[in-house]
Amino acid sequence: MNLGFHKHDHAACISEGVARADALCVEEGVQFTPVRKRVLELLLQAHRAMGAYQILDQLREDGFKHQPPVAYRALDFLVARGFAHKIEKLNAFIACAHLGLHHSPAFLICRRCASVAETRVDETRGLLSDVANSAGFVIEKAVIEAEGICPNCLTDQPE
Amino acid sequence: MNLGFHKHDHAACISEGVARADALCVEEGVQFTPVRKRVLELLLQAHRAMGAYQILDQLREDGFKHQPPVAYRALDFLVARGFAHKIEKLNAFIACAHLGLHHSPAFLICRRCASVAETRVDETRGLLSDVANSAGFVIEKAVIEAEGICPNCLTDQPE
DNA sequence: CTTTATTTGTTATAGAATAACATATCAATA
DNA sequence: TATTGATATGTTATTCTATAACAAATAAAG
Repeated sequence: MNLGFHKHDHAACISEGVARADALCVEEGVQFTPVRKRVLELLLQAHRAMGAYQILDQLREDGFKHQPPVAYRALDFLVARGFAHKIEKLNAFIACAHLGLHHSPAFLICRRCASVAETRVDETRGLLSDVANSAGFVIEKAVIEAEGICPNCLTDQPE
Repeated sequence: MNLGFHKHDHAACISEGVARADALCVEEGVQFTPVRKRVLELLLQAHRAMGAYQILDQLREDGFKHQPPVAYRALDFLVARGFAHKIEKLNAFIACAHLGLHHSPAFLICRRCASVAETRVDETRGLLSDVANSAGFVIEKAVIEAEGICPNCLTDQPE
């Protein structure tokens, strides 16, 4: 599975992501407004987790309004529709790598270069579900975030 | 597995927890100072996740100093030794339910009553590891937090 | 003892997120 | 096309979470 650590056509992955989100918004009859679109672009471009205030800084440079709620509202919108995810461990946000697919995401966070890879973990979630089921707990959403060292940082240099 | 949702001898689980932590500190030659012990007691008593500032309020009532670093230092100490865990999703802390055992914790968080159950998830972590391994990513620590409805809230009342 | 390491006290600040309410824009339909 | 209800934006202020930095006190080791 390509987890995003390797080279790829990044310009394409930005435009494709925006196009997919656009189509999904039309389908669902919700507004993909300029600020929402721009925030998704920023996240796709960065290809790593960004804090809300980093995003805010970029919005300012782009001439958007830049009070905190501007960023948080756009992010809430993107997260609610699965276009972006929040990385709880980092208090940061990242564009969804499987845009349009219903999935349960898990993340691999490199503590050296701060890159974040998204993978699907239905199996993992299933096992956790087994534990929960036997206790009578109903899981609605799972946060799965692993920290460590990505392959690039592992080979690039010793720690 | 008892996940802590059911009735139990809570007074005993507090004193046992403190006693175990105490013994471990002696073993490791670190100081289990009054404020550290008190914070662990508070967490064991609460039996749910507490924010640093909630803890701070309690410390104030107990006559401890109550600037933020007081709570954060105690919490850092407890977390570093595995006596407590941070719940990233809640920005809150909880006493370890398996004190003294090296383990990879996972949490079941009830969004209705805010109770948090801790379980071990070596298997789950193993599966995530498989995905990571095939990508060449080395996992050092995993955050696994499931949100949903606990058995008590499920039976007590409809939503 | 006395030196070194660890812990605590304190002030100030940084970083993350939301409440609340006014204004504007969109979308359906009378 | 007016009207109205819903959705989105603008703005101020505030709350919650967390840490930097440095001084003072206490404990542990030689």
